Amino acid sequence: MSQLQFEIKQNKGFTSTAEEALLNLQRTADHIQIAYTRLFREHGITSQQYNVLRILRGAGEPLPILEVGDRMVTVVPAITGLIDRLEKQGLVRRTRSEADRRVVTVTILGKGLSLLGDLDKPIVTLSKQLLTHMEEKELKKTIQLLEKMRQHCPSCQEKP
Amino acid sequence: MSQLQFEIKQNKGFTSTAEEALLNLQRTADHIQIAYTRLFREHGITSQQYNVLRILRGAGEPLPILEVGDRMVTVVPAITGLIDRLEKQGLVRRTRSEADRRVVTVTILGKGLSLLGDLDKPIVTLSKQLLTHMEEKELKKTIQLLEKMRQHCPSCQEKP
DNA sequence: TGTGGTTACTTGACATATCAACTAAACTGC
DNA sequence: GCAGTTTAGTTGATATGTCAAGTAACCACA
Repeated sequence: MSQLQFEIKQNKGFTSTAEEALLNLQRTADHIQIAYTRLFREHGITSQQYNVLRILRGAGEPLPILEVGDRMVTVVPAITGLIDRLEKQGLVRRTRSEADRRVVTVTILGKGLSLLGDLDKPIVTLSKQLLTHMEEKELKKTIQLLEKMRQHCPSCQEKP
Repeated sequence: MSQLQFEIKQNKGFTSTAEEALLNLQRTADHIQIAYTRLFREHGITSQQYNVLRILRGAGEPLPILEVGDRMVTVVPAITGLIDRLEKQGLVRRTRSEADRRVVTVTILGKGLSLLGDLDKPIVTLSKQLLTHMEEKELKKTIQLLEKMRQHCPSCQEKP
């Protein structure tokens, strides 16, 4: 019996399908997250650190710290510490902007890029492995439903 | 443009549908989590503290600390601190078991139960509100797909 | 030009997650 | 009945999340 089924039984059922869907979502995300966390740990970084590096590589240019924060679910003060640790590992570099001295830009360094390179294949492998038992059509349906789910989310108010 | 669509564009597309599905899952779960976190904070507890309280209420009896841990995604050492804080707030009580003095059981107290009671309606309201735009049929489909997703998850090896 | 508001971070306090290592109690085998 | 193992839980170090408050630089306007 799965953990979730166990809880359902224990809680004498959900009060609504909505609640069941949300709990399921949370559980699934947690389990998937665990798998990725393990992979990243083997390479000496955490999921969040990976996210930052990937955003920087994707951008193709140094980004201001707040820009990085905007592209993550993470709150601003957390970014500061995240960048601190990446810097300490020699994966990125902080630079005070000349044009606006309030702005601090972050540049991904060679060591960071090569770490990401090492992870590219394992990431794809893991993603596929986690979902080998799902058909392409099911995955597309899932994506569509998840996107719809996010539509009315109060914490998803887009910035102007 | 949503944050996710932005990233897709930035990353020049996903390498696979699997990866896209997993990233979507993570994002959606994060956003939903934020909504719940806000609600819980208004009542002075965190999501994890709520989970513990709910497990205790669901069980209907005091549970050993490891039992609580088993029913959460949380790792054992984290439970210790979690219970510490709940105890400090007077919501639960620790008791050393007589039968086996290694075991520490946790009992939910009146204050904990009444806090949960206060949250019951708001929780249902929020769950429904987050998903008002989804049809019952879509929610059921989502649940089914998420359950299937978890089936081959390496971190979901059931305990014997 | 100088004063007040905004912006971009940073810092500090605290909750939580992780792993590794530790303690204490119970069990197991000889 | 004692040594070795297992089990239950705690502790400590580090990473990250939260909010509130602080700092430094820029901007707008009298």
